[in-house]
Amino acid sequence: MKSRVTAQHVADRAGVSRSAVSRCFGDGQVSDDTRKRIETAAEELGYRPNAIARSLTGRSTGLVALLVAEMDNPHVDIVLKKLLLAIAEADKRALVIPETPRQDVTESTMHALDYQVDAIVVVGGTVSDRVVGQLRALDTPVFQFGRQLAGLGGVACDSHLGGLLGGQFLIRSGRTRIAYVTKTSSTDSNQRRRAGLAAALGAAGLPLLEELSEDNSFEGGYNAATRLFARLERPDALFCFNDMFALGALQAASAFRLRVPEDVAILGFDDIPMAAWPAFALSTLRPNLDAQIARLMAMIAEVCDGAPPRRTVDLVVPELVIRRTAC
Amino acid sequence: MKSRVTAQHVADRAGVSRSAVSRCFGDGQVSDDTRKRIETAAEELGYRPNAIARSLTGRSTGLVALLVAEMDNPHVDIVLKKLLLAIAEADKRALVIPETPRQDVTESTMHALDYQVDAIVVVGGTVSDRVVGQLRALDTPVFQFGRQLAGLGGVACDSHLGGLLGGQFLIRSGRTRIAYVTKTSSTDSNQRRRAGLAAALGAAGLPLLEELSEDNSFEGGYNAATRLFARLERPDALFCFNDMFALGALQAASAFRLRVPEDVAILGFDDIPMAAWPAFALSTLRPNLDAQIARLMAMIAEVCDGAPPRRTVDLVVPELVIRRTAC
DNA sequence: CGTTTTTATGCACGCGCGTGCATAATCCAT
DNA sequence: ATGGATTATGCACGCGCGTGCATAAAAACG
Repeated sequence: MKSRVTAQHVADRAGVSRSAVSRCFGDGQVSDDTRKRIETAAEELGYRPNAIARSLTGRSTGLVALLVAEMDNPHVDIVLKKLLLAIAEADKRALVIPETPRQDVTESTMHALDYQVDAIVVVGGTVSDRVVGQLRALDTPVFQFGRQLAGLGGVACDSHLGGLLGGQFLIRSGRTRIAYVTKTSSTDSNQRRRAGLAAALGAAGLPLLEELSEDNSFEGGYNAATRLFARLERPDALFCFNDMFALGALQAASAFRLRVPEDVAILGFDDIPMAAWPAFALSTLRPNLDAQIARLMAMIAEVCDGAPPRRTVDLVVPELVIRRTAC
Repeated sequence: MKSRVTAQHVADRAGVSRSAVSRCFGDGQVSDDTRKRIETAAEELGYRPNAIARSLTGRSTGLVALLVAEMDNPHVDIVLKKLLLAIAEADKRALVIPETPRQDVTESTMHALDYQVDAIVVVGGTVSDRVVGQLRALDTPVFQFGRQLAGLGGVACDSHLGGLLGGQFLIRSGRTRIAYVTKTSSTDSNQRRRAGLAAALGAAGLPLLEELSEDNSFEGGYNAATRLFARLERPDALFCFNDMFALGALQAASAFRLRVPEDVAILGFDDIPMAAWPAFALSTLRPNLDAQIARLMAMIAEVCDGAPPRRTVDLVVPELVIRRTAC
C-alpha cells in the first residue's frame, strides 16, 4: 500500500507553499491563479485532506458516536437507519458502538471516546443507567434518544401520552377489560406507557390487567397473550408495549380462534413497517421519528457550534394509527 | 467544555517525561515504579490516549468503514448488526456510511476515507458497480460482502448453489411448475440464484417460470405472486429471491385460498428471523452468516497486519431450512 | 571494585494539517 | 508617481502522540 498523498506533495507540484494548499481547502483567501494550480495539482495527485490530522488542531472531528443497544428490536433498526441517514445528511460520520454481550458497553464506549467524537447519542432503552451516568461525567456532549433520564438532553416519544391516548381510544371503542402486555425489564418508556394507560383507565373507573412477557420479541408477545386468553375472564383489549409483542399477540388470538377486533382489540406501539402489512394491519401508536431525529440533529449541530449541550428532553407526541386490529 | 487531559498532564503529575507516559500506554519498557506512578496519575486525571493523534503516526486507525445500501431489507439489518458486533469484538470501530438518496454514495464514501479507515466493507448488492470500481482504485483495502465482483476480495453466500439446492429440493418434492419470483433490478446474487435454479430445472427437463416484482419488499412479493396465481396454469412452487418476497407470496396464497404447501410450495432465501415465526414457518435457504463474517474479519485482520488484501471471494454454502411452506 | 551489559528515561523529531504573524505583492486613490 | 490600504503568500509553531537515539542508571560479571 503506497503512502497517501499529503498537502506537501500537492504544494510541491503546484509550486506553492503547503500553507497555500491548506488555505485552499479551508476557507482561507487564495488568489484565483494559485487556487487553480493547486486544484489541478490536487486533482492529478488524487489528494484529499486527512480528516484525522485536520481534527487534531483542536477542531471538531465530525464524528458522532451512536451507542445502540436492544438490537433485537426492529424499531431500533429503523431508528438506527434514520439516524445514519440524518448524520450523513448533516455531513458528519457515524461511529456505531453496539452493546456486545461479552464486552461491557462501558469499555467499548470509552474506546469510542478516544476518537474525540463531537457527540454521543444513546439509542434504545436498555442501555443501563449506570453507563449513561458514566458518560455524563465526561466532557463530551451526551444525548439520549427514546428515553427520558432527568438532566440529560435528548428527544423521546411522549410515552405517557401514548399510553393515555391508546387507553382512551380503547375505552371509547367500548372495551372494558383492557390488559397491558409488558416486558420484565422495566425500562423508562415502559413504565411511562403503563402509567399513561393506567391514568386513562383510572379516569374511566376501569381496572388495569397486566401480563409480563419473558422475552422482548414476537414469541414473548405470543406467550403472554396466550396466558391472557386462557384466563377465565378473557380481556377484550390488549395494549402491547411494542409492535413485536402485538404481532405475537395477534398470532395468539388467531390460535385461540378469536376474532380481531370483534372479540379482542390489539394495539401496538412504534408503527414498525410490518405493522402496515395487509397481513397484520396492526393499529398502533406512531412515534414521530422524523421529528425526533430532526430535533436531535439540531441539538448536535448546536454543540458542534460550541453551544453548551441541552439538558432537557424534547418530547414528541405520538400519533394514533388506526388500522384493523383495533377500531 | 474543558479541554481534554493529555499525556503531558499525566507526565507532569507523575513527575516523569511525556515519553514515559506514552511508553506506559504503549508496549514500551517502563520500570515498575514509574509505571505505577503514571497509572495512578492517569487514573486521577481520567486520562485516555487520544486515538486520533495516535493514529497520526502512520499506524492504523482501528476504523472500518461499512458502506451499506439496500437498507429496506431486513436481511441487511441482520448483516449490519452482526458486522457491528464482530467489529467491536475485534476491538475496532465501525464507521457506517449509508447510501443516501440525495447525496451520492461516492461523496459520502470519499469523506469516510478522509478518516484513514483500515478497510472498507461494501455491504448489500445494490451499491453500484461503478462506485465499487472507484473504491478499488484507492489504496485502502476494499472488501465486498454478499456480492461476487471479480477481482475484489470478500465473502458471499454461494447463490448459485443456493438456487440449485432449492430447485432440486422442490423437484424432489414433486413440483413441476416452478416459478422464480425475482426483482427488476438484477443484482449479482439475483442472477446467480436464478442460474442455479435454472440449472436444476434444466437437468430435470422442467421449464422455468418467472415473475418480476416491481418492489423489493413484502408488497412486491405479494403482487408478483398474485399475478402468478392468476395465471391459467398456476405454478405449484414459488422460489423467491428473498424471504420478504416469500412472505408476501405467502400472504397472496392465503388471499387465493391456496393451501401451503399442498397447493403451492413457497421457498425463500436469507432465513430472516421472521421466517422462523410460527405464523409463517417459512422454508428457506440460510446463508451461514456467522461463517461469512468470521472469514471477512479474518481478511480485515490480515490487511491490518500489513498483508496485501485478498482478491478472491470466499463462498459459503447455504443451508436448506425446511419448515412448513415447502416440504 | 572496575568493566561490560542490560535496562530505564529523557530529548527531539515527525506524523499532516490549521493558523497567527511577518513580509511581499497588488491595488486604489490622490 | 507615491503613499497607504488591501490582499496573497510563506514561515514557523503547535495539536497529541510514537519512537529512534543518546544518555543515565542499574545490574551483572570477572
